[in-house]
Amino acid sequence: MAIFSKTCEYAIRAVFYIAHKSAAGTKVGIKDIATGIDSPELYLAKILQDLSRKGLISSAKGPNGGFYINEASLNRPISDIVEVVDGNNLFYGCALGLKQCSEINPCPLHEQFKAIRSQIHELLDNTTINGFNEELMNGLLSLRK
Amino acid sequence: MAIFSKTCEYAIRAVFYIAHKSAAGTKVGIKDIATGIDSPELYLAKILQDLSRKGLISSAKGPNGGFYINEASLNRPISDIVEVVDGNNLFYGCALGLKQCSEINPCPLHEQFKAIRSQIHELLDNTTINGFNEELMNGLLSLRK
DNA sequence: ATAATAAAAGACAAAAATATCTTTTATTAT
DNA sequence: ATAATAAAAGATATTTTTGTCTTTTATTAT
Repeated sequence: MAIFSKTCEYAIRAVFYIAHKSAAGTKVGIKDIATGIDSPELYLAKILQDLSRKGLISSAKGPNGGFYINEASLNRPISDIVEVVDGNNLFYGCALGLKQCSEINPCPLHEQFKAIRSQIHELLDNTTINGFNEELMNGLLSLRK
Repeated sequence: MAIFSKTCEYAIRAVFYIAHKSAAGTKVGIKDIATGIDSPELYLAKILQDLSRKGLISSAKGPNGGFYINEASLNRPISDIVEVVDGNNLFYGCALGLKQCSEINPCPLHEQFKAIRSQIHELLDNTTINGFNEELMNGLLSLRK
């Protein structure tokens, strides 16, 4: 098991890619993105449609169209992407999948995972979409392979 | 997305349940376990067959048979269950699903998740199967709902 | 207005995860 | 030996996730 669903992995990588291009002021087409992050084009299209509907990214149809991210969204945390795609189970769900698990009715791993979960949440909350851009800019980071 | 697959959630809960019974010296049948942890009986049977083949738990056929855990296995870490069922991706895999992600070729979240991953690994490595038994014994912990 | 471009939308397909059903094998008690 | 018990094994079914194909809508440039 991975931390994120495949859909979410694509989503984050795509948003990073779009953000990278948006920082340079250009819109970017789905083909370009799919190639840039090595994902299935038409599946990614669905994902981006969803992110677009939810207001995380923007898009424009027609010639010179494509996906882009405005200044405000660039400063949103990565946790927003995760929540939209994978929900908040990673942040709040019981590690053993118990619906009633809580402080009062804890599962055997409740205390231990409380710490882990809050750290993941904090990390994703404190990392903004453009937070990594400088490094990505310098070609020091990878979004493919 | 949850941290563990559903299969792994069932596996951990079942092993805890068996351990709890084994501490009292009794074998426990699949029906009992399935009821005890609220999981689909026949699916759980498959999972336990697997854990048994891998040597994490033991089983005996026939009357008075059932599943149990020996002393040695009781002291194994929970990470062993996770590795058997979900593999080691949670401990070593890239958060963004990139195969080539590494110290030399890091994904944008590499550094941040390195810390998280090692904490999860450490936690599961340092928690033994019977580590929680006392609390479970006192009915302070839940494996259902 | 028309043609070209590019995303949106809807339907469909394949693969993986989860769940169930049936038959077989091993063990125990009678 | 036989019947009863309980897990193992194999086959099948369902659901969810991932991926693809086709048609439609919006925008731009000519």
